[in-house]
Amino acid sequence: MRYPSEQKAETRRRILHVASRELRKRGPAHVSVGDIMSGAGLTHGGFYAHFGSKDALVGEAIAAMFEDVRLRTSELDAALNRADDGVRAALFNYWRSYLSADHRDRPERGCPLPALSGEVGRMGGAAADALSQGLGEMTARMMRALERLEYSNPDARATAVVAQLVGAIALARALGRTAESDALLNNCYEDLVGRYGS
Amino acid sequence: MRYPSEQKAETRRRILHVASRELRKRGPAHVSVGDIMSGAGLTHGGFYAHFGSKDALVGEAIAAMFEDVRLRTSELDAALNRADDGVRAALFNYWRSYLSADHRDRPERGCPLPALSGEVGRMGGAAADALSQGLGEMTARMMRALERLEYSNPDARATAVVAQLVGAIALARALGRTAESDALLNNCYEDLVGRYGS
DNA sequence: CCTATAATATGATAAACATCATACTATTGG
DNA sequence: CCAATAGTATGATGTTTATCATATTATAGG
Repeated sequence: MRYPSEQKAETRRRILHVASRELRKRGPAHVSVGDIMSGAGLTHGGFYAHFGSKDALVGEAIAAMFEDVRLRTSELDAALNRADDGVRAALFNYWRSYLSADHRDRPERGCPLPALSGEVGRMGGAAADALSQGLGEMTARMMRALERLEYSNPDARATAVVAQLVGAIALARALGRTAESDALLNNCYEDLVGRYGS
Repeated sequence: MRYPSEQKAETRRRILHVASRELRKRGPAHVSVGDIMSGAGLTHGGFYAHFGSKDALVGEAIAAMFEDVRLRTSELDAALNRADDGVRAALFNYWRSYLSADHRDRPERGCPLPALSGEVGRMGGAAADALSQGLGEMTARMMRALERLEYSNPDARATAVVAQLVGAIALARALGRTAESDALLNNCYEDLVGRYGS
């Protein structure tokens, strides 16, 4: 127990933080271990003192991404835990920020699902497990909101809403920063509001 | 004009065909030029007699994928060009097949959008152009169907439906061949039918 | 048949990569 | 202040990759 200075744990967190951003932004296949380590101010070799493999890192990083993003669902979570009727407004706010140009343009800060579901579907392993869990939690949150609003079939509805949100951001990113892309996001938001407006 | 035997053009088509399947199945980053060429029964070197670069191939291959997939929208297209009221049934059939486990499990034969929008969003270039065009056509087809069914805001509705379809397959692939994945697809189909049932 | 050339193959090059073995450095308990 | 060791760096290895230069093969016109 020579180094109780917490140094390794902090370095490990730093690597995970860099990885969680870089993986969302550029995709697992285009981010090298060396990229991540130098992003954390280190050199490549020390990596294997912290993680068993690149794939293991990706799995842990995905879990970290959902943690990171959870901060931005706090308004909705708070509304779900209150008895008043602020749920609809909180839900709309969440949808609006999810379907924003900012979310489209900053994948490194955004939801892992549109950024990574394609690649992770092919990778399997820990990455797929982490993504599945995050998807389950997001769907459950959406379902609770729809239950609170007393809609029928909240499960099917929640699943469909999540699919629409994720698909919209994935497609908007493929279109780039264009007018069509802005319109796609607005259309998807309007459609949701049309379906779930008061 | 020594080789008028159409041989080069046929080889080129063969390369494109292999590429269109392999790229959807494994993703552009995990398919090498050598893989594609040997899949076409050739060796790697001759590739550059047919395409200027791997990226150029990806762009052309995406266009080929949409061609490939168009065959499976023929029922809907036919209904749109008839005056009778078979549009809703054709639309539902299309949705059902899009949201099928078979589509999830065979990306190499399926829609390019869930398979490639993640990667292509990062690549830009010809690939992004091809994907954007295909997305526009798919959305337009959906919009015509919704117009025929006399829904308001067919543009926003069509965009939202496409996002939901694409997101559902992308997420279902991330979940793999599991019960949750099957449920996700069914939920998304039920939701659509609930919204657009007669 | 033979030769010019189109189509494909072979081989080379240089870069990028994950991973591992080993070396160095900084810290802390004695 | 010193030695044991935790944390990090350096350097190497073997593989894979896109791309290019050159060689080989096959065909068609004379």
